[in-house]
Amino acid sequence: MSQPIALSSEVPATCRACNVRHAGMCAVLTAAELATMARSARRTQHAPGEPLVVEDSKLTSYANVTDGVVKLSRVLRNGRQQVVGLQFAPDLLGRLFGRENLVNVEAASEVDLCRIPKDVLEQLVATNPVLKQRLLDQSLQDLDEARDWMVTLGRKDARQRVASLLLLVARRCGAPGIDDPDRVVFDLPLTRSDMADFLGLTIETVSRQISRLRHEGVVQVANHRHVVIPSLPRLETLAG
Amino acid sequence: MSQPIALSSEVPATCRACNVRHAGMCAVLTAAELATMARSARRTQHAPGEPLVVEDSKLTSYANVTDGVVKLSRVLRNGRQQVVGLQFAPDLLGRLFGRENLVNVEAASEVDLCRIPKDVLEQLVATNPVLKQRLLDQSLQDLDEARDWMVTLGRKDARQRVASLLLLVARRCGAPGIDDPDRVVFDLPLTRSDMADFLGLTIETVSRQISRLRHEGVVQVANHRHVVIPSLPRLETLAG
DNA sequence: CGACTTTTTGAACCGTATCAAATATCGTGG
DNA sequence: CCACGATATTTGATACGGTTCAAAAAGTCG
Repeated sequence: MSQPIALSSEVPATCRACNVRHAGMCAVLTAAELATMARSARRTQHAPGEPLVVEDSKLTSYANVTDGVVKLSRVLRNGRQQVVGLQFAPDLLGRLFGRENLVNVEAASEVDLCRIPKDVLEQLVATNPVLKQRLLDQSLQDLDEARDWMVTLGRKDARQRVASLLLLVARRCGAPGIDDPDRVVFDLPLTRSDMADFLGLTIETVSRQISRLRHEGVVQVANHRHVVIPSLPRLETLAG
Repeated sequence: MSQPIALSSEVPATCRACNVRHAGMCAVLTAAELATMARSARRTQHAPGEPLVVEDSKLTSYANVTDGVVKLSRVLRNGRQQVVGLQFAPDLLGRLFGRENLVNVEAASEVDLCRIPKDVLEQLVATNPVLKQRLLDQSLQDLDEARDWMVTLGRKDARQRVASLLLLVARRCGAPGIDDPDRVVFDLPLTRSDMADFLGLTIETVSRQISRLRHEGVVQVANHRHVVIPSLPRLETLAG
């Protein structure tokens, strides 16, 4: 589950800690800082549903999501769950400052992380303002996304919500067609249950709306997971 | 609407720029920085409904909310509105970094601001890491609040939503009873329409739920605005 | 192939939206 | 201070979208 990282001589844009080309923290570190980071960073893999926060609800390490999708959620006393955020690669995961983590963090799909212990990162942040800026940017992006989703939850009907989610995933995970950039293909990293919990709907309603979009030719679905969007603009229109 | 600020010799915890005791930016500034800030800060007052962002959707100044409530909202293409955030005194308003402002900002109630031009603030932030931290903290708080509200919008029914909003306002604006700290009194800084737009409901549903809570003795309401919560814990239970 | 899980589909019910009208409140001027 | 009109809020009747409960179909894994 966790392995030390060997320092390697990759091209600068590739994270030396996790050997993956990503737009996370590593891009803004000096060579010396990268070396420090590589010494303490750990690359971990996680299966769908696996909780990513150990030490009872206290995130002791910060992480780059290098592959897959991470699900942030809260549960109500009555047991109902609401997904409050999705982090796609190459998002940053965790929070250095402020109150403790109030959300459940778990892998939605197969997930690869490049973790760095909190204290090491705090050290780096203290001396590297650009890195701190990068963390601030991530929290601002998270805030924008949360507010976008408030609009979806508050003012869109079931059809628009499902379209909005497909659009979100298409933009983050989708591969545009070579000849037709409006055509996008991807595998859903979420179960119907996850989708419902993100959309504030039931799985039945999610399923019905996907069926409806399928009958209308807005999406094609194989094996419940493999999705083709023939026309992204059409989906955008439907998303409200 | 805007007046220069005279430098005064207040106690340290009182903002020299706006002469108001608040937990905004001023608490973390040095004497020299406070002087700089006082030179360029402006205190402004605004009537309910007044837009607070000039220069077409570009917030050119950062501000402390020193009194009142500011409403952040987005509008859908179909004209429906969703309130995505409320800023109460002494919250900070605006964003220095990241993409441009994507939200409408307007006074919900009578609002007093202590504004500081963006470039002056950027100057201060560059030399004062504690101030930058304060800004980061605010955005993390905003993120937490947005995610709280996603749970409300996604998984609570109308009654719980209205109770949640009353609770939110009670906590930020309420005066607890001297002999009974569970008893809270406040004036609603929002119209029914604002409430509906924040809760993802219609004004009719909001009104009905408030009536219901009133009949049940959970709240007392006078003049549609003046609210008494006899038992905050009871309201907390109802909020889900 | 067969057991299990996930997803889809169906029918009835319920909560909220919608449309409509009555009532309360506020601001303004007599 | 009261009367008046404008606006905000409350209340009522009906319709619709999404939930709930139930069962069938599709997909997954041993």
